[in-house]
Parts: sequence; structure tokens; C-alpha cells
Amino acid sequence: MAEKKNRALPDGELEVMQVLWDCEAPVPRAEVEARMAAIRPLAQTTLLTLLTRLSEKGFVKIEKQGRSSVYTPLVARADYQAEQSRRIWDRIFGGSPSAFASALTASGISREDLDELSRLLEEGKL
Amino acid sequence: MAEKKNRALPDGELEVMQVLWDCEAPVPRAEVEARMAAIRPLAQTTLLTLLTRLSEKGFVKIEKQGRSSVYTPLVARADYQAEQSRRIWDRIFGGSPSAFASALTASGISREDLDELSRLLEEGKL
DNA sequence: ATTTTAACTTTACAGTTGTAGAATATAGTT
DNA sequence: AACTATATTCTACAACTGTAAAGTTAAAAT
Repeated sequence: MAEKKNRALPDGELEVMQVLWDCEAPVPRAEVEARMAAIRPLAQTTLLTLLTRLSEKGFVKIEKQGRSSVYTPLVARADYQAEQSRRIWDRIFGGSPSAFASALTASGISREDLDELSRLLEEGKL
Repeated sequence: MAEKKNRALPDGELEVMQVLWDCEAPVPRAEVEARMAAIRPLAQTTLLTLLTRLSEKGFVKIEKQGRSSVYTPLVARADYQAEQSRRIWDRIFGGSPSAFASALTASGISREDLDELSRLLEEGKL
């Protein structure tokens, strides 16, 4: 069967994915560029390098659209988030709910957000 | 002021830290080695390299104890976990409690663990 | 005192990541 | 057709990571 790496994306590539996920696919290069510029200014070629690497990893499909290219995520944001949640749960917290709860409580995340998280988790049970 | 990197540790180094955190400090090299061997076999020198790198990063203090060395974590597990929780919350979930809750629910983590997490988060409010 | 051995330090090397200049191709202009 | 923007691909390079062999040192044994 094919490879299933499941590795976490490096920071730069993840930022680009977040931008793509925020847009309507396929996303024109100009839009990726504009949105990234607002977050973290990068040389144009740097951005293109990141997109190429994402495509090599199978995270993005690149298509030529006349002059420029358009980009389509091949991995859904929710899938990536679920995979990474599991990874973190195991590697950082050793599968301990209490360690996780303590960390979240001490992380500086607002009480409201934590309450909502708790509520949504409970709710998900239904 | 001094530097505050706050970066995530690479996988290998994190594994070593987990072992150190599981032990009574200071931890003799033989014990680190024995415990690591049980988890993921590594050449002895590889382990030493990881410990050296951790010390360069300020995560571990190395002291000579006669022939061999003993290792003491300089960063508490709970602190590291809290820092990383925040990092993940921001970078992966964009600060969205609902995205986080969905991801956890879809991650394959058991319903019992999720319930406990939810309960502990709620409880932490007190 | 010499040899052996246990333990640490150096060096090594390939693959990844951050970052971007140089080169190339292509479309639009004059 | 020649020139000039424009967009993409190549090349580059240092820092970081995974992994470990080679080298050095110091203690233990003979």
C-alpha cells in the first residue's frame, strides 16, 4: 500500500495550509500571496517553495491556470487537525487526560474558551 | 532579557525528556538508557547526542558523577505541556474551541478519555 | 605500569526546513 | 519581432534533526 507518513507539517507549510483552508478552492496564487502577506511577509519565491513542498508531500494539488497557478488542498483541515490531536495526545501527554486538562488550564487559554471546549466535548457524546 | 524560544522539541529529544520526567532526578545515564531501550532502541552515542542537544537548549543539566553522568530536567513537564498546548491551540486550531473539540472527537481517543478530559476541564473552573 | 573497558565527545552525513536570489519561460507591449 | 513584465522553477545555503561511527579519556583489572 501507499505511504502514510502522518507527520506534522513544519510551521511555514502549516501557515500556508491554513490560508488555503480559509479560501474557496481552487485558490489563485495571488490570493494566497495577499493573505500570507497580511500574516507573515515572505519573498514571493519563498511562498512558491512552500507550495511546491506541500504538493510534493501530497497536501496540495497545483494546477496551471493560464499564466499563473491555482492551489487545492488535498488534505482536509479537519482531518489534519484530528491526526495531529492524536499525535499530541500520545506524544506530549502520554494519553493522560488529566495531564492534558491541567496543561490547557495553565496554558493561558481563556476560561470561556475552556468552558466551551468542555461543553462541546460533552455534547459530542450525543 | 534572555531568549525565550518556546519551540517544540523534535521527536527524539521529546522522547528522552519524557523518560527523564518519569524518573527521580538526577537520573543516571544507565537508567535513561535502560528506559529508552524499552521504548525505542538507539545506539548509545545517539542517546548521548540527544542529551547533549537538550542540554545546549537548556532543557537538561548534565553533571559528571565520577565515571558517568547524571541528568536533571531544567524544564518541568507541566510547563512544557502548557506551553505546547497554547502553541497547538493557536497554530493548529486557530483558537477555535469547536475545531479543537471536533478534532479530539474524531481523533480516535476513547470516549471515556474524552469524557474525563471534559470533566476535568469543567472541574478546573473551581 | 600496561591493557582493557566503560563512558563521554567529535566528527559525519543525509534529509528537512526557512529563506530567497538566479535563471527560465511566457504572455503582453510597442 | 524585440522588449518587458510576470510567474514559475532551480539552485543555494545555513540551521536543525536523526542517527551513529570514530576518537579520546579515564577508571579498572591484571
